[in-house]
Amino acid sequence: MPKDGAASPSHWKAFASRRRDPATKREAVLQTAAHLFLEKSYGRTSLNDVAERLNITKPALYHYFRNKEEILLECYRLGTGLIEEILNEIALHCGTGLEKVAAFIYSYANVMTVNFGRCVMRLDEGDLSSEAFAEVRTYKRKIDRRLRSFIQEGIEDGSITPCDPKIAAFSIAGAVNWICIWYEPEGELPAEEIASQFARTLTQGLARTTTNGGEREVSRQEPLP
Amino acid sequence: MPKDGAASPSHWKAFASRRRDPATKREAVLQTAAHLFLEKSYGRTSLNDVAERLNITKPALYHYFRNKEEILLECYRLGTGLIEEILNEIALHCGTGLEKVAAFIYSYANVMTVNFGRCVMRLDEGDLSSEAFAEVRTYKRKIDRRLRSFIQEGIEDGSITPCDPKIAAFSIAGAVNWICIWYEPEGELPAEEIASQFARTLTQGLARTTTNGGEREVSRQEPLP
Amino acid sequence: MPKDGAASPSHWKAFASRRRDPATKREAVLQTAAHLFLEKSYGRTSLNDVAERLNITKPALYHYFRNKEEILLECYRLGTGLIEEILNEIALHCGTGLEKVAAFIYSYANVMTVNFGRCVMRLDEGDLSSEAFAEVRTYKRKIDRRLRSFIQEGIEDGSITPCDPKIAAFSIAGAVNWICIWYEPEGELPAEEIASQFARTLTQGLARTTTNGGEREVSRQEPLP
Amino acid sequence: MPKDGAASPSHWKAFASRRRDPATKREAVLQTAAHLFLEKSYGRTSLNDVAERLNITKPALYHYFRNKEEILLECYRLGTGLIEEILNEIALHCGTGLEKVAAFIYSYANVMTVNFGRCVMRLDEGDLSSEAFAEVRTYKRKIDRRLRSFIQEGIEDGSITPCDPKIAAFSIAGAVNWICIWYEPEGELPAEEIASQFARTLTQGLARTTTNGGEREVSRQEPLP
DNA sequence: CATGAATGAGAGTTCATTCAT
DNA sequence: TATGAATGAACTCTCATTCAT
Repeated sequence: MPKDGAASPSHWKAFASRRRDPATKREAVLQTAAHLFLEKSYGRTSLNDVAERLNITKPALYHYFRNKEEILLECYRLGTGLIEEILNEIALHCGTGLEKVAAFIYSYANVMTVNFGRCVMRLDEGDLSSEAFAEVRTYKRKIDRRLRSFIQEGIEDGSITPCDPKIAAFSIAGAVNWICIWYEPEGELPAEEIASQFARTLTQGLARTTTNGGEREVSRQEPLP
Repeated sequence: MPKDGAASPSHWKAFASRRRDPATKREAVLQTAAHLFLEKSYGRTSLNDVAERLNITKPALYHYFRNKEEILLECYRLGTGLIEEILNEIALHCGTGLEKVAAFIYSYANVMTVNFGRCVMRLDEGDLSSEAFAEVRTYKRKIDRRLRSFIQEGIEDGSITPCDPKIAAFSIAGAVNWICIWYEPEGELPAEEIASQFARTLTQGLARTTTNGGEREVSRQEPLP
Repeated sequence: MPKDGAASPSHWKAFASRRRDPATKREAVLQTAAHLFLEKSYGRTSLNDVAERLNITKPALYHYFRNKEEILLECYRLGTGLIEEILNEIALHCGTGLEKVAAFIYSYANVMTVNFGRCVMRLDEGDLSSEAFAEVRTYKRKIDRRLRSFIQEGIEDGSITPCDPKIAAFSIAGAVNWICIWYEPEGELPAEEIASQFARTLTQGLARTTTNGGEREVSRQEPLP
Repeated sequence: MPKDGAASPSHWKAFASRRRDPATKREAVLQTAAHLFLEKSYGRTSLNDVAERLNITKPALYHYFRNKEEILLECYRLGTGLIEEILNEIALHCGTGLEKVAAFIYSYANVMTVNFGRCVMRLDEGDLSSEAFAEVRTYKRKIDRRLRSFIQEGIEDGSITPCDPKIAAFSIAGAVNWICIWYEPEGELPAEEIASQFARTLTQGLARTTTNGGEREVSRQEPLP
């Protein structure tokens, strides 16, 4: 999981020299923007704010992005990219539905502690143009569908207590998404601690318990190697 | 649970006659504002938008509120008021910790489907002045503390599996809070259906299973009288 | 022919009192804008320039117009309105085609000395949105068609020498349109003097005719090898 | 009459090779600029637009011109150069005043169909610095004076009907200048067709003359009461 | 009471122009 | 020589807020 720069206010260094990898600069802009968007919201973040932090001037940003919204959209895209990765990984996982759900929660929770990941769920979609809005929505629907299919799988393979997959998915996704609201990169709770606890807490609600000689036994899984 | 006007675009009627309870008018403003804030976000909702929908003029709003932010703050207060009520009710509940948690989820989820309730968790606190911000934060912390105490209670009375109450509370609160994001007043899922399913899904993760002659038995509760 | 305010820099008086006929103010804005557009071109005229001259602030203009372009478009419309009037008058005229053409030149030339009239032909259509552009173009085509029809009439009734009506119309319209370029409201040439001389020159031509045994004979020349 | 590149979007070829006559490149810039200025106006043409079309970068333009305005001024100069030529040719012409006027119209109309020529009359002088403005104005005045002198000559030698040479010149010049507005290089009307028809129409007038006992009698009309 | 009018501050965006390589 | 990068100034437009009626 890439660490991003909540802690490093030094993205402006990317602009220290005139000749420098433009891709690096572009990314520095995005890191800074994402940081500010999360801190103050997109609407209250002016391009001046972004530029100031990078020690450049406002119009310089237009070398890397066509307009403010493109910056926003790129944040979304980087974030959804991270989620895409974990979804693909999990799909390859062999395991019960419940295991997949747990793996999903674990990985997804981790993404929700990374700035770009947080952007996806925290920023206001209403700030996107209708086109970009559609793109993002499509993506989110995809995530939702995947989660539901994992749950469905689990119900079918008996690892998950029968329930309405739609509402169950809302419940799980909500719990994990909300991380992006309260998580503080500098806070005391380590991301992986959160992730593994969430995976456990949320799946145990789904798990069908099997009695095994008086001992409670829930189909347990370690969400990650 | 009071129904509010997602479906009734008729708040302007409160302003139809000159002689009318000013308190009614004030509330009509709030209903409309809350509706728009949820629809377009606070930042993108201009006072003109609010006034227009009420068939009054912009400066008229200043008779009822000192400024835009006060409208926002009042929305928060009405919302937290709703939550306050349910918290008090639950506190009076006699029952295990788990039962209280389930009751909390059920009631709280219902609030999250009501405009003012949604405002509390959906709107951006960054739009509040630092003073109002503090007020709201204090309130939110209070909610969180209550939920944690219910969980703690449950752990102590044996109705809840031992866990970190902080993270468990985040998980539950997140799942329920997120309702305010995806819930559509006109949608097909009825609020109470959501509420009860959430209560079940989320608590079963916490519930300690007791074996009772080979039959799985989770301490079940009906969240509502 | 209405006189407009090239000479009267006092349109700001319309804004002297807060309560005043909004229509008057709107017109004052247009007069001032038209004046500046002709003086400095639309592009180089900032809304500040307009506002300053009216002793108001820039955003005040937005009470009367949605945006800068609407101001421009209104100038066009007032101008085309003036032309419309004269076209209708002439159509009612009984007379030969030649007489109609002459009447057209006379009246049209007069319009070209009035600010709003000048706007129609002097300002750059490229500054209009494509919609407004279409509107204006439609209008201009209409004028052109009328003039051609007058010429055609004249050819048919024998009052005009057979020629290509299209090119003849271009020639006449050009001569008259160009007035909007060089005419100075404060200059020494009175508008009506220009108008009547144009009507004569363009209909009769420069050439002095010499009679040669009943055959019309104009001193002909081949303009260039 | 030099043909210029309305039809040939290939001026960038001049920049294809590094080693190439700088003068050629300079001219390529001017051709392209003139084309764009006519198409979109000077104000709406950015140096980027020019550079892009030439497949070079914006700062490269500064090797050939000190600033944007110099490009504009050069367009004017090339255009006035074309006019200068024809004026000189005509001055050498032996012939009556009327013949000179006709020759002027013919040649001048042709220039008005060439990009640089069109620039002279179509572009907005207000975009020039006051110095350049003065230069161009001086030039235009010269053209006007010449035309007037031709007319005066004609009046004196009897080839032209007595009239106010000033207004007559305005009338003729206007008609011809306006060509630069409506002429389309790709259009169906060939430049020389326009030129010769203009020469005839403007010198002879529209009115069909009727001979009446040796006295010239044109169907006279008073254009408007 | 209520309103139309007006304002000041600030936003995003564009562009000619100049560095620095 | 030629260029990518950067800037500063300017402009349009929006909006919460306050007069003045």
